Amino acid sequence: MRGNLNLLSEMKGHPVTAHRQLLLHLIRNAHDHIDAKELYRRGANEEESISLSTVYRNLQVFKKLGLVEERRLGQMRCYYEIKQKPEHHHLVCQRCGKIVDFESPLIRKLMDEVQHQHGFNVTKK
Amino acid sequence: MRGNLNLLSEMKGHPVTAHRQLLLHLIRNAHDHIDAKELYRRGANEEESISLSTVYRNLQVFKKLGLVEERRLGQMRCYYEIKQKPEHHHLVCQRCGKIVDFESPLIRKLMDEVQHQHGFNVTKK
DNA sequence: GTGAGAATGAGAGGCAATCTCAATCTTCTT
DNA sequence: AAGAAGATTGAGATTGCCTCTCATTCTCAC
Repeated sequence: MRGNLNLLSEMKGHPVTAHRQLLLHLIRNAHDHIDAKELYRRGANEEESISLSTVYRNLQVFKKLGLVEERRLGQMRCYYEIKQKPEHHHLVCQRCGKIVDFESPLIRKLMDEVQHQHGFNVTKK
Repeated sequence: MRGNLNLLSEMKGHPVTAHRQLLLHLIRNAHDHIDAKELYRRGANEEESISLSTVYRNLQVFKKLGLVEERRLGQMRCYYEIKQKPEHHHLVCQRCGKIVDFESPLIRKLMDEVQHQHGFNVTKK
């Protein structure tokens, strides 16, 4: 069972459907990043069938609720991961597509610097 | 006239066609970044007509030859700019799409750090 | 349980970018 | 300067990722 007691409060008023539970379960149990197509593939393996529209729609909802982080890695595709504490970034191999996480205090420093100098509020990348 | 005497050597064996001259001229005279569609639009205003295929194909060629830099800014689209000396990066406004260039020695520092720690050769972003 | 309002599936649609292939152009060789 | 080999081009089809539409189904406050 993948019932999640906190989910109702996390969904902040949005109905808690079986599909949403399944999707969030799949994202949480994907240890690395996962894209929409793969999520759809894995969802189709479960008892409930699921449509690609539902996958995309709910990724947007999760994103808006701050449950999930969207990353545009590689060429076109977006990858999704659970929003977790440690701020980190990604290295993407141009040849094999391998994705490696990394973190560095320099990122924070750079963001602060840039925000001050240009009046932007940096939210991505 | 936009004839460029160096172009032949810059093209390193690839035929120098009127379209390539036109495209490179347009990119060089676009002061900021420019995307394929806009390049196509501007190309259509010149004496020669030009197809979207040609724009995309030649952007790939220019990129490979190191004449032009490809940047994925904003959501989907790629933007192109002449490869020029000062290394810089971009801020993209999520609301209005405005693009601001910036530079910082911290970027270099970060790249060095990351390359050392993970054995990657950082080429983008 | 009922009803208002939200989510879902299937397929159409949108958009950036790539591919196909016959016709045309560049450049190298005489 | 002409010919030939090989690359480029245009137009439209195609792919890939993602969003939209709308009739049907589900969720949850009452």
